[in-house]
Amino acid sequence: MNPVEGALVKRLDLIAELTDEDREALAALPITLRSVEAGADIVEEGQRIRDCCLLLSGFTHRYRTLIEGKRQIIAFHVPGDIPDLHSLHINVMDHSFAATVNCELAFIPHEAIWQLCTKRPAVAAALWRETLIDGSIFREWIVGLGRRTGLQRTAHLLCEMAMRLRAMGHSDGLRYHLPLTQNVLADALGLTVVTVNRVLQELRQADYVERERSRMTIHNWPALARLAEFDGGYLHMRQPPNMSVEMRPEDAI
Amino acid sequence: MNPVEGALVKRLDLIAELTDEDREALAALPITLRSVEAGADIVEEGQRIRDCCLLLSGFTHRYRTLIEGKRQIIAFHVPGDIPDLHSLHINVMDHSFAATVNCELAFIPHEAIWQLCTKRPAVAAALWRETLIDGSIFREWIVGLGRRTGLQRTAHLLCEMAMRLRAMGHSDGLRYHLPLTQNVLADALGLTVVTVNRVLQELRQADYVERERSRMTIHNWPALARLAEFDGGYLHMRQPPNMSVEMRPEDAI
DNA sequence: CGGATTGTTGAAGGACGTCAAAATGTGTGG
DNA sequence: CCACACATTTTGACGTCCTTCAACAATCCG
Repeated sequence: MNPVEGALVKRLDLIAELTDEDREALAALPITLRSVEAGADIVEEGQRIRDCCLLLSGFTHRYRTLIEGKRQIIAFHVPGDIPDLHSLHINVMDHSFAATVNCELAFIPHEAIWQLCTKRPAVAAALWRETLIDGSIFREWIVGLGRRTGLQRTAHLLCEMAMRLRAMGHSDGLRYHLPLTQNVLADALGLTVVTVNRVLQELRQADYVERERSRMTIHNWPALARLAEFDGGYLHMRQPPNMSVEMRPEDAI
Repeated sequence: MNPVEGALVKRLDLIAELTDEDREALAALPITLRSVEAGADIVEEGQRIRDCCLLLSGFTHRYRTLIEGKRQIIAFHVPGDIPDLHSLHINVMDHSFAATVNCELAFIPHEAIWQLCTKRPAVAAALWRETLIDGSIFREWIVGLGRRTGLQRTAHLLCEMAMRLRAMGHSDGLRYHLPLTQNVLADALGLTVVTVNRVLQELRQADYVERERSRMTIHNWPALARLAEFDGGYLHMRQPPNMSVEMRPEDAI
């Protein structure tokens, strides 16, 4: 199995139970590779699309822009995610989708996925489940935007990204690469850059987290999770990583 | 076809293309009727469930409660909706689900739906699509909570409910039954009761809407939609109702 | 090295929250 | 049909979290 399909199988294994036949069928999907530059739109609002894409490397976000230029980021995606899987059944995009940093993507035609779903119901179920988990994350964001303070919201996002990245093996312990400017963070958290800046300083001064360039380190997971009232259950992983376990120094990247 | 399955078919017809065979198969689903009193929880967070339910009459909401008792409502559901369809593939609830007012519900075992999905792929697609639209509404709420003012958010919710109810035939024109206290509205809009009260007064004084008991009347749809920056596209209906058309007096209930 | 992006800081204002109480509506039992 | 309890709506005063505006420092990148 080449690394491209490997990522897809790994992702679905994380959330659903697949047989070897399912995995082989997934690996047989036709794909087209494409690189996208940081900041570029991959799909724009209103567009009708015929492929889903699998994020291989990099970081993407989905967003909507209101008049007056206000932007709200709706979701972040990490390698292994299929950011526009929903397009399989809702093919007119109601939001845009962009590369946060330079990305490698694998495009898969809807047609091929439909055929696969017919042949392998377990894969269909896994993909459906994947879109439902996407929705579950939306719900958690709604709760945060509606009822958490800026500080808690920020802490919550840092927890979520830590857990998602660690589950996919893109984090060793509590240290991970989060290539987001404060501007991008602000648009995801429903805050302004200024507030994000101050909130991050607060988290830093409490020694909950550290941030050097785009490298995030969580120094005090229990405190951060308590502050954010974070419970990873909404990510619905089959085997959630135990985030309370400190990484050993020799595992550090 | 009895009225119960009628509601289900009507709902799915709204968003997907079904054949007569699909409709018959839907009508053959085994159901259990149940009434739930206003305010009662139907499903609680953490629970594992084996049935989906179709809302026949009434109004329900889904919510999460944070420590300190802060509550955030995540979604409202109107007759014809299947509020917990996601449980089909994510059977541990990450939020609670309650009856806003007295409700009539039809429960359908997951097992029966799975079987139907295997036999009739079009139904599976329609149901999947239904869960994706649910997610689309979440995204719109995220945008609102993150980037719209309290006033805009409230206006947006009133537009959304108007369109959803009208599509299901539960509204004549721009007048509909919205049995939500200001407290409930506040928890959905991420505001406090006090603010909701003032915002509603503002909308009333501008003569955008009127509210008598739980009967909402939108007097100035264009203005309300403009204020909210409402575009119903995210509801992904096959034939969106034209809300700009005024109802004729003789159609009024 | 120099322009552009990103991060940081301060001061002032506004949207919304909190607290508390009054007014109004609603359901129930006598 | 009235009286009473209770839920809901409304109002006012005041506090605070976050925004806005504006400037400057640090960092990135060719």
